[in-house]
Amino acid sequence: MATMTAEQRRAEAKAEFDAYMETCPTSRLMAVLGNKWTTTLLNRLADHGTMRHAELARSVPGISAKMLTQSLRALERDGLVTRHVTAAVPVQVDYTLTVLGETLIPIVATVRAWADRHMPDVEAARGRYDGARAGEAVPSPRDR
Amino acid sequence: MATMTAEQRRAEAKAEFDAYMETCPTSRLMAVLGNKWTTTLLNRLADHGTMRHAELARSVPGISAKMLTQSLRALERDGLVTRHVTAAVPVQVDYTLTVLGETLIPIVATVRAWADRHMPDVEAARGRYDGARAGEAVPSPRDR
DNA sequence: CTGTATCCCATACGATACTG
DNA sequence: CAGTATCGTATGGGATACAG
Repeated sequence: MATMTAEQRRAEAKAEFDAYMETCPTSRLMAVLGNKWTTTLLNRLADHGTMRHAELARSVPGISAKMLTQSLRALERDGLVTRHVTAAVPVQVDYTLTVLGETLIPIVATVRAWADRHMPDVEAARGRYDGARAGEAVPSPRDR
Repeated sequence: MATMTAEQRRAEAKAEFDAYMETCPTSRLMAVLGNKWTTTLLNRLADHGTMRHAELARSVPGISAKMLTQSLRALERDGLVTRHVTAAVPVQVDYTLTVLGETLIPIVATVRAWADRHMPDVEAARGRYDGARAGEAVPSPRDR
């Protein structure tokens, strides 16, 4: 059908892209860690060990119930956390890092260390870039 | 006005979120690295040193001209790469990592090392999870 | 060669409301 | 308590065409 053309085009493009991305584990990992709450959740679990749903919710300000569940599901699917249900009057669900998940913690810690040290520089660069583009003087104190 | 309510709600929510995210450099960094082409471009520049626009385009299969420019602009804004224009008959634009950008390379390398070693495990976990949910028996490590 | 402008789709994220 | 369902918006990302 003629209506297939556009969709087909997109399918091809996606296939082409995936063919490349398939060979790039780094990108695939970043797609996981790049999600808004992933690193935060991993860090909380690393710090507190096993945690309940509500406990995590309290521990991570701003996260919605939906995103909490969704993010944890994704991590479970990726084999990074386990989900344990305890049948009780109020159901109790515990989340824990898997051994695989634990191996990821030092990596996140490394990233965190760089972020703590250098993100201010990045923010400053953004300010300079945006300020300069906004027509404001402030050309460039120190770049490169 | 009544029409402000929804928009105002969202503004508050965003403010609340930003207030938290502002305190979390790691999340902000991940938002950068999580973009589809960021790590790939950083790696290419780290490997080849200064590169031209077209050179990068050839070096990164599947990237569109738009995303190449857009990604590089973002990196420039963040102070991670410099953009140097050489006025000539066909304009020539070179991109290079800044010193700040170079400090990020070891971090990316660390991430890459984990990804190379453990992403297959993640993929396997996904296969198991999806296979089990699909109603197919095959709860075992070998499906297909 | 390098970059911009449009258009459009897919998805991430959030608010709200509702089940076991 | 934990989770699902539905809805809505914002943004990332790609195709195409055009311009300096």
